[in-house]
Parts: sequence; C-alpha cells; structure tokens
Amino acid sequence: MAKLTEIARQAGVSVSVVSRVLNGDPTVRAREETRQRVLQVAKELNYTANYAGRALRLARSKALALITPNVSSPLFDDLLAGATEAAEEADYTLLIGLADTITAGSDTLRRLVGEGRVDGFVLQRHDDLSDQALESLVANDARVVLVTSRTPGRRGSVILDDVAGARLATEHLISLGHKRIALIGGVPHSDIARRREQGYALALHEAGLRRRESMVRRMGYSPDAAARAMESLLGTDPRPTGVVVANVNGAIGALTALRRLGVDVPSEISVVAYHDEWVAEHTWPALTTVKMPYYQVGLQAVRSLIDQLGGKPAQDIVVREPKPELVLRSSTAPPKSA
Amino acid sequence: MAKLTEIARQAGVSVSVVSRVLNGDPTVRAREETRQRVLQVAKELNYTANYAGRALRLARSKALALITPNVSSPLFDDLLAGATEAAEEADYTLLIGLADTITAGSDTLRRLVGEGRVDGFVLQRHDDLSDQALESLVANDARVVLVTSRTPGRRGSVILDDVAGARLATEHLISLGHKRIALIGGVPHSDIARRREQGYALALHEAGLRRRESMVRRMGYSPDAAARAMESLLGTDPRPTGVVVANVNGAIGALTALRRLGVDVPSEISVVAYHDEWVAEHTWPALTTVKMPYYQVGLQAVRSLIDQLGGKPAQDIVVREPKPELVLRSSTAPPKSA
DNA sequence: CTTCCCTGAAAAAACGATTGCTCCAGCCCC
DNA sequence: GGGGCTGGAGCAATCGTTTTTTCAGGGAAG
Repeated sequence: MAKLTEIARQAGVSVSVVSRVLNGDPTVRAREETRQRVLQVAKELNYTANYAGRALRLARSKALALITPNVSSPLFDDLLAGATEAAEEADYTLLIGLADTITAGSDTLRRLVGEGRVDGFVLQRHDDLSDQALESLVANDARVVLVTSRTPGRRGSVILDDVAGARLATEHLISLGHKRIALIGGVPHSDIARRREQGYALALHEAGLRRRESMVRRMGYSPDAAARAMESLLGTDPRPTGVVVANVNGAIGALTALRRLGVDVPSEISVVAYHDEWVAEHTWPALTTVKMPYYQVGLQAVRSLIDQLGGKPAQDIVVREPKPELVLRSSTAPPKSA
Repeated sequence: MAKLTEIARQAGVSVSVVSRVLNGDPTVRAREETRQRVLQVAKELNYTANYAGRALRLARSKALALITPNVSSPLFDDLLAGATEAAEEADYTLLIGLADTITAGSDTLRRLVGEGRVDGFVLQRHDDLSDQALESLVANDARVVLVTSRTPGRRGSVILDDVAGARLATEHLISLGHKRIALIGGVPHSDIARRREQGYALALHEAGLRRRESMVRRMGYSPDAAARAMESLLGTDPRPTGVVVANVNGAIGALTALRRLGVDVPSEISVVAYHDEWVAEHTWPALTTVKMPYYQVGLQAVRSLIDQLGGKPAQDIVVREPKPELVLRSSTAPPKSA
C-alpha cells in the first residue's frame, strides 16, 4: 500500500534515493545512516513495490505462464512444483493456463505477451497436437520453452529421458525372465511415443530378444485405448507374458481389461507402467511403475526460459538426473513357464 | 505491441480520442467517420492494450487468483473450468496459486494484492487448516471468497450442498436394503466433514434406522486414513453391510484394505463414495459414487468475488443446482442377508 | 452584433517506479 | 586561489492508459 513517495517523505529523502536503496543499486550514493533510515521506514510501512508501476517502467512483467492440457495429474503436480521453485528463485510469478484455450488458430499466447501480462511461456502440448500446428503457434519465439515434447524445427525444450525410462521398465520384465514382452505405446506420430518405443526396443535388443511388431500397439495413453490394446494383445498366439504400458493411466485401463477377461496379474501376465502416481498404489494388483523426474523438468524449463529471456541461446535439454526409478509393487512376477 | 500514440498518429487524432473510442466510452465526442478510422487503424495494427499501463492508471489489475492446496485432482479440474469460465466472461485473468505457500504466518496473500498483481482471491483451504488460522489470514477482507469451506465469523463463501450429497449416498445404500451403514468421514472439527455427517445422519433418521456412534470413523480423507478406518470398522460386531466413504480417494484406500483382508465387495460389504472421478471407473470393483457440481462452485465463486470487488455485499452461497448425482457402478449391491 | 452553447477534438495531469543527469558543498592539490 | 574530484542527494523524464480540462469554431438565440 505504501508508495515510494510516502517512504521518501517519512525518511526525509527523495524518492530516487529510496528506490535505489531498496533495489540495492550499487551506484547509490547515500550515507550508511541514510540507507538504514530508509530501510527502516520501508519495513515499518510494510512496503511492497507496486507491480504495475514497475512493469510499466521496465517493460517486463516478471511473470511467466505454464500452459498445460490438463492440470489434474500428480505428474503435473511435480512439474508445477519444480516450475514454482525455479520461478521463485528468480523472483518471477507463475501463471497457469489451460491449453484447451490454446488451439492452432488462437492467438491467446500472443495476446498474453502482447498485453505484457507475461514475459514468456512454458508450454506442455497435447500429445495429439501436430508439429505443424505447434510450430505455427510458437514459431521460433524465444519466449517459449516446450516441455516433455519438442519439434524438429525449433530449439528451446526440456524433455524426459524417455528412452532410459522405457528401457528400465522393459529390462525389469527381462530380468524376471520374460521373453515375450509387449508394448502398449502412444499414438504413432508422437515424438514422445517414439522415444519410449525406442527404449523398449533397445532393451529387447540388448537382451538378444526379438522385437515383434505383433507385440506392439499404438493407440494412445487413455485408459480406454490401452484397455482395447490389451484385449487385442491377448488375442495373439503365443500371448505375451509381460506388458510395458507407456503411461500409468493406460496401465490402469489395461488392468481393468485384464480383470474383466479373467486374466490374473501377475501370475498370467505381468504389467509395468511408465510414470508413477499415488493411485498406482491402490490398483489391483498394485502397479509396478517407473517414476520419472518431472520436478526436474519443471525446474529446468523455467530456468531455461528465464535464460532465454535474458538473451542466452535456446537449448534442448534432456533431463537425465535423477535417473528413472523402478517402483516395485505387485503387478510383475516371473512368467509361469519360468 | 502497438501503442495508443501510434494509432493516434496514424489515424490523425489524439490519444485521448483513441482511448475512448476503443473503450466504447459513450461520452466520446468524435464523428462517426473518425471513430471508424480509429477502429480501422487499431485493427490493422493488431492493438492490444498494455496491461501495466492500464493497471497503473486504474489501480486494478483485472486479475484474480485461485488458491488451492493441490491442483492434481479431477475435482479441481471442474472447479477450475468453472472459475475460468466466469473469469473470462468478466474479462479477468485467472492465476493459480498453491496453498502450501500460504501458511498461517505468511503474508503471501497480502503481498500479492499489495503489489497490485491481483484484485482478489478464491481460496480453497486445506481441510486441516484451523478456522482461527484461516481467519487471521483473510480477516474480513472483501477481496476473498472461500470455496467448499466457510468459517463462522465471516461472509463470502461458496460451498457444495454436502448434506444433500452425503444423504444421497446413504439413501442409495438404504434403498438397497442395508440396515447397518457405516460412515468413513473427515476429520472431526471440519465444517465440511460435519455437513456430510449430517446428511448421513438425516438419511438414517428418515429411514427409521438408528445411527450408532460405533459405525462412524473420523480420520480424514486420505487413502491410508480411510484404509485404517475400514479395518477398524470390520472389527465391530455386528459388522456394517454398507459403508459411505465421504471422499473418493478415501474410498479407494478402503477398497484396498478390503481386498487385503479378503472381504469381497459388494457381496460382503457395499461401498459408496462421495465425489466422482475417472479413476472410480477403474477400481476393483468400479466404485459407485455421488458426483458433486464442482464446476458450478468455481463459476459462482468467481462471479461472487467480482461482485464483491464491485462493492456488493459478500454472500454465503450453497450450490444446490445441478443436484448431486448418483453414479452407479459395481461396488454396491443388496446385503447378503436380504 | 453579442452572447451562449454545442460539437469535435486536443492538451495535460495523473498512476508508481526507475534512472540518467544535474547540482552543490567541501576538500585536495598544484 | 582556482580547478577538479568526490560524496550526498534531488530533478525530471519516462513507461502506456485513462480521464478531466481546455479550446477553437460555428450556429443559434437574443
């Protein structure tokens, strides 16, 4: 509530001195005694700089927006926590926006930044938004950093090490003795889905197992899609003894399908899911998962964005630390035949 | 990017005229021809008003913050969607803040509003934040509307019709023929928990059933707490044949506990949960729930807040429409003995 | 022919913070 | 004793809008 003029008046100095002292301006020329008096009065009046005044003068809002397709996921929780942390450490405010207001044609992004409400964006796109649509939306704007996805044409992204994560999940099944391991993956043309599939293939290859196209389904991450994929996998002969589901929500749908069809997990088939969240503890059976470092993605994304705003060149970051972590629960076991 | 001065220059008028025309000020005095020319130029330059300039002048940010303890719930999704809708219809921007930065001692709220970043708050508190702490935090501030909770001392809240919701859940079990119906409720001193318990009691009373204290547990909404509550209920003699769990996450924990103990749902015991979310479809068995109108809560809360900012008196609203809705799945059935 | 009022529009004053510049007094050095 | 330097601080412009005030000219009323 208090303003600079008010502090200046009470401290018996001019506003410029107050401003400089409060901002720790090294070029300030004031006696230590004066400085202390100013700080004292500011504290007494509980001064906080008016945001609009500062933003107007500096032509920067010191605010960032995190745009996401859906907020209601524990994974996003982690991402948000990391982003919040990084924003706070740089004294930025973080806004959250829902991506469904951001369609290909819309200029919501440009409007937000045009109005000067935010200085930049961290953008998590829908997995089914095409590369072209995305590029037309953000072009080569230095004020945008993509998270968990990237596009070939532009720099500025922070993604998970999906290859390592999917590989870990697959290796877990291999180490239990499984030979016929299926993958329920994402939609075909998604970069994310491709990377996870690559990790799966890599693990099989290193174990000397053949990767069969009949063991791979690419129908997306929703519970329903994964349930259908699961059903279709059960129709193959010979059946897989283990399944890697490239998303935890999908894995939940897959378990539902298995239960419906009377296939026991893990005795008849093992299921391991990519991504961990609390509900995995409460499925039947409890899901073995691979936990990915989302917090770190949020953290790095915001830091990287702030760097970009400061003029540094855009980077493409793959978060490798902390490493993907296997969370062992009850949905995986050695195959029956073993 | 374009500014008023730029438009004024290109249209050959003064900035004041441009401002008035663009804001549709009825007191503007300009020839229709001039007006059109201004609008034309503004459109060509793709003008959007600079936010900081406007905020500084008007001493209002036209932004609201929605503060929540956790963002990662489908329930919050609904709330957010409603709040977003209402904010947009009034041309406000909506920020989302995590409540864990808002502890009793903190002045985050005051700082946000002191800086002029937001004009007001919609606050969803932790169920375990005490009334006193809350009141000290928001005092009688006209810029705050509480959602899903309220405190005795102040006005300005929007809550669900918890009584009706809990009653509907209980009545469902009664209509199936259950006589011994337990409640797994929230923590003892929460207003929300009390209202849900009241709905439960009301339904029992109307059906002429006795409400037994031994059938009520008040340990909170977390899956673990509810699991412990469930175990303890199984120890009573005679056992309940049906349970109302006052929160869907708790119900998931309760199901886990029942599975662990080898109690079949619904043949040995029926479970109905308060609140609906997608994962209820995928539990084992799929949970019967009562769906509450969260969207409407978000909508009304923001509208009410904007009204308050406009000087209207604060209200306490109970959202009764749309009515609580029973979502029938597989976790409830008539009791064995019936 | 004044006097008034109306129309159409420009000028100017905020809003609060930041920052380059100017001003002044005292002191040192030559 | 004058020039230059330094410490201490104030002045004033500026950011982009909104809004109050002012102003010029013309037409109508008296």
